Amino acid sequence: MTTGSGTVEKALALLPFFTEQSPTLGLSRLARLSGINKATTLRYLLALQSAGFIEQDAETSAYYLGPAFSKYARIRMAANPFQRVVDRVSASLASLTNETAHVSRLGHEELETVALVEGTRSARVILAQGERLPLHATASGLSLLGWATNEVLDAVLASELEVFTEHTISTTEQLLAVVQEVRTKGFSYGNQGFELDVVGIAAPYFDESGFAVGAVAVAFPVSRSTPDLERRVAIAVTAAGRELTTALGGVEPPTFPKARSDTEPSRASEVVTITS
Amino acid sequence: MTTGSGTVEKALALLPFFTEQSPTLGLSRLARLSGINKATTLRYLLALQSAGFIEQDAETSAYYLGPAFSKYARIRMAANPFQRVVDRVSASLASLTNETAHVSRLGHEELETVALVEGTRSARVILAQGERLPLHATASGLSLLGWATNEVLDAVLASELEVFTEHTISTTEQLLAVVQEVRTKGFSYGNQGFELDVVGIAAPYFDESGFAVGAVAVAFPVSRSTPDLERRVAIAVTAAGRELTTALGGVEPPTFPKARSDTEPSRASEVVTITS
DNA sequence: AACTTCGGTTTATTTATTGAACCAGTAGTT
DNA sequence: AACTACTGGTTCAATAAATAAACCGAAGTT
Repeated sequence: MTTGSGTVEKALALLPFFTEQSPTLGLSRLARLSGINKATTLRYLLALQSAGFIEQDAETSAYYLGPAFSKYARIRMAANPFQRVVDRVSASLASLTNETAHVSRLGHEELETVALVEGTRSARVILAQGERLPLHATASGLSLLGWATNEVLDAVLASELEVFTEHTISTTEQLLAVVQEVRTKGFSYGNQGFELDVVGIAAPYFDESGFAVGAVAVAFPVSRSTPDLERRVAIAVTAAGRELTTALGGVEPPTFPKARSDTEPSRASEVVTITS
Repeated sequence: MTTGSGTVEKALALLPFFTEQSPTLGLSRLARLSGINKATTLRYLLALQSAGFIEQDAETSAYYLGPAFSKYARIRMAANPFQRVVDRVSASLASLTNETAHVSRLGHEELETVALVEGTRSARVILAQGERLPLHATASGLSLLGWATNEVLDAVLASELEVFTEHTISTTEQLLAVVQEVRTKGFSYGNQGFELDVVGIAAPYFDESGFAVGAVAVAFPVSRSTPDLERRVAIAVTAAGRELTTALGGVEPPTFPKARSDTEPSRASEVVTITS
């Protein structure tokens, strides 16, 4: 993917193998996974370690991500106020709904997680960090597709729609219908399209060109899904998306539904289910 | 210091130049600062960029830290529950005191910031991220020296005690006296030793060997310093240090002052409990 | 209009990277 | 107790990569 030919690229390519599923890795295992020679892998690890990006467990001698990430994540916020807003918005969303909040942005034809705050409930949704987050199978992706550039939409339509669950949108007809619905509503409803038992509600945010560049979502177990919760969440993520748009210096496109908080408050509850 | 001979080390050595004071840097400027050839610097930046560690402003073409740090910081928390505890503890300390909270750990003869949450007051202490944080001139460092290994203490005593302000401890006699005081109190009081107008109160936390490996501190302007605030903060940081010790699987050394819960039972428990 | 600085590119030279083989230690099997 | 299959880590000659000075065009300054 991002495999450049330079030494630095290759060294940094080790990092994506550290995921929430396997946050610690041994030398041999990492070398095998990455396909890089073991000696070279070790040199990379030592280099990363000297900069604080990798630490080694003294007992098991397994490697894991180092403290430098926290440090630079903080510094990044100074350079990029948007990240700070993202953190604040996702945190308030999570505390408001008690469910898992998630902000993502459009990467190479898939979503990249920008912020993630888990809900407080014991049965909260735990979003796997390293996962793929495809555009056609998640609430965030669908909301983004509703307002993405034609380029992005066409690319997804042209690609094979990978099926994750029995609810995953798998045909271009379905996808276009959902996208059309998203465009009228302003937010999306993702019904277990990526993972069973998980539903999500998402709204896009826009850059200055008026195209969606990311989405903010709240995910919860389907068992907790009620019209009331969904209505509240829909309103909350829409407001959050708007806040992110302004923080980004972006603008909502003219066709984006205005807030109808006063006009049709009851209608939102009708919005509950898109798929079935 | 961390300047390794390898290419990867040199590329990563660019990152520390991004600080909260100068979060964005141009190519030439960065090359000049780092002493690395401009062409090489650019190659490094591109490599870092391809991995998401650097982003470039489309308009000014200045570089700044990328989103990958946030991503890996999150993943690190999965591998290292301690970091998660650190974040929670520092956040609750800051909200409890409304002052700047700071958790650090012992690095190469100086402190490394592990978490930093600014207070909400308008005249809050803003701790410069990239700064050196010497052991002998900060509250955190002093609290750590009180319970560090002899190796660390001797190294500091043997080194030259850099003077930052008129209040900086500059002689070994002074330092030993303060260290002794820290050992009886269990926490340290840093009086403008590093920066004028800033006072701090810190407590150490310990690893399984029973030696201090870091400290947690609260810093505030000297103008706001009152006996009441200082007492509350001292109790809070001590409790926070204890929490970090247990989170780290560490133990307080036998000589470490026990909680004066016998003397002031209700107060300590009252102040401390902001959990989950 | 001369001067400086910017981001970025080119190229031959040189330097660091590479990887197969090799240790030594450990845990499980027979 | 020998055998096997792992582990983390090391060595060194072959090789492929990194390097840096000079250069370019553009954008400000004086």
